[in-house]
Amino acid sequence: MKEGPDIALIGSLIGDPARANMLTALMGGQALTPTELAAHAGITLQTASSHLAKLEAGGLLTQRKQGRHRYYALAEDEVGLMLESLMGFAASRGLTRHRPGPKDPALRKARVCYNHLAGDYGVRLLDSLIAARQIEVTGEDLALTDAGRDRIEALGIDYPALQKSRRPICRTCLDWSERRSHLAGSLGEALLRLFIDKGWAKREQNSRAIRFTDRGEKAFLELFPL
Amino acid sequence: MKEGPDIALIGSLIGDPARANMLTALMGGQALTPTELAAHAGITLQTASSHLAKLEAGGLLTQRKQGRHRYYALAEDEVGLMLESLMGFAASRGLTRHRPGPKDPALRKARVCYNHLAGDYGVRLLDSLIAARQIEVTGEDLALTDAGRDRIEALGIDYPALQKSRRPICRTCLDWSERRSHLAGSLGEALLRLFIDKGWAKREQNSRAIRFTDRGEKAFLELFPL
DNA sequence: CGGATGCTTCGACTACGATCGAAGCATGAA
DNA sequence: TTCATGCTTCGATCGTAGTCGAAGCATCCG
Repeated sequence: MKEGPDIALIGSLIGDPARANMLTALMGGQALTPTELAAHAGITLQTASSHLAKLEAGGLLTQRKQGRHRYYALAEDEVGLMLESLMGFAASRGLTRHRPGPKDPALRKARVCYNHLAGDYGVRLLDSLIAARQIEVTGEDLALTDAGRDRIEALGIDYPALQKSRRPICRTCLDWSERRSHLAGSLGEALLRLFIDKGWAKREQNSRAIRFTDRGEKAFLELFPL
Repeated sequence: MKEGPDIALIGSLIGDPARANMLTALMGGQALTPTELAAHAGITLQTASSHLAKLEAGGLLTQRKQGRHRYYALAEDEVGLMLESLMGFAASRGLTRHRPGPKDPALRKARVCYNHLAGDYGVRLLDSLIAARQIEVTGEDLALTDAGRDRIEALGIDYPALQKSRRPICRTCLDWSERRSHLAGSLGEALLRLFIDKGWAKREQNSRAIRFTDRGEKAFLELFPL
């Protein structure tokens, strides 16, 4: 009857509080088991299982069996982008579930957005790469320049491997705290993994916050000046 | 309990089919009355009234009383951006409510996105302005250059008036058909109005499609080359 | 002042979906 | 094999939210 895509289905999937909690938890980027997700949402395992089946059918999640565990994760980058967009609007309406606590500043400084770095540091990363002409901007699209390729290979990132994947290498993602873009895509993912592998930064348990070590923070700020 | 903004409330507002239909209708950019919106959603006036109250309370809509009519419209640009993001994902999942009909190509070519031009022509507009260095890109942010200001004033747009509004003048909006950015913000709105005022383009009734006249199409393509 | 139109509020009905206990499957460990 | 763990399926219950008819306000017109 009406034109355009069916947003009601997606909306209703996100609209249930239990499911929204699970999706928020998965924005942390790690794949989680039904048991863990049930705890996040505050429901029993049976209920969680039913929700997860719906989210998977709706294309928001994928699952991977591993032994007797089942790991659920966001299906694609685009799901993360969409959720951040919703969060941005909800935050602008002042619709936060918790009173801003001590963790809030840490979240604004650096957090994980599905699989890449977000927050103040995430925005700085992209801005710095653009300023150094290692990433080029055309409208919404980002492209790695030749200089950019040399740069990330020097950092120890396997560029051919990035190219192989079907996903875009560079991609913008709107930040709900900064209201600016940060770097997503397979490069964004690879860079975050690099920071963690080098011991510069750590994920906090049960939170999206990323904590930089003193050494890591210094190295990051030097490598990506404004 | 959980960190981050509350997306469930927003999701549940969008999640009801009747409300989703009304929001989709309002993406056409025109303010509509409860009676019209009820027709779009296929429900009675009483039900529509209740839905509209909820959408307004949730910050998605604003209303303006005018005589004995009440006009509802999307509350801010950001609502439109968020909805387009949802539509983009829904479309990528193949979740379209209608089988792609004859109107579909027209929608992809040029349509209104809340209050600005979207589709192929919308993307071309932004690309052309960027190529002519009349708009500058930094990350997600767009800025009008001096050359750009001269250009739009030459077109007959009142630049000081744009400046006065609190909204950003330039802004990107992700296009669900093109998967690229087009120009939103008060300038995007002013340009669409300009095209319509000049008689170059017309909104189609009960649709988001924009139909360019032959003369208007020629003028548009000349003014904004790739 | 009626009378008509546009919309909201109230109340009652209904249906759908979230929830959980219990039982059923699968996988891995002993 | 037997037991334990992790998860799904089934079935029943319960709330809540969408729906509409009827009545109540507000605004405009003649």
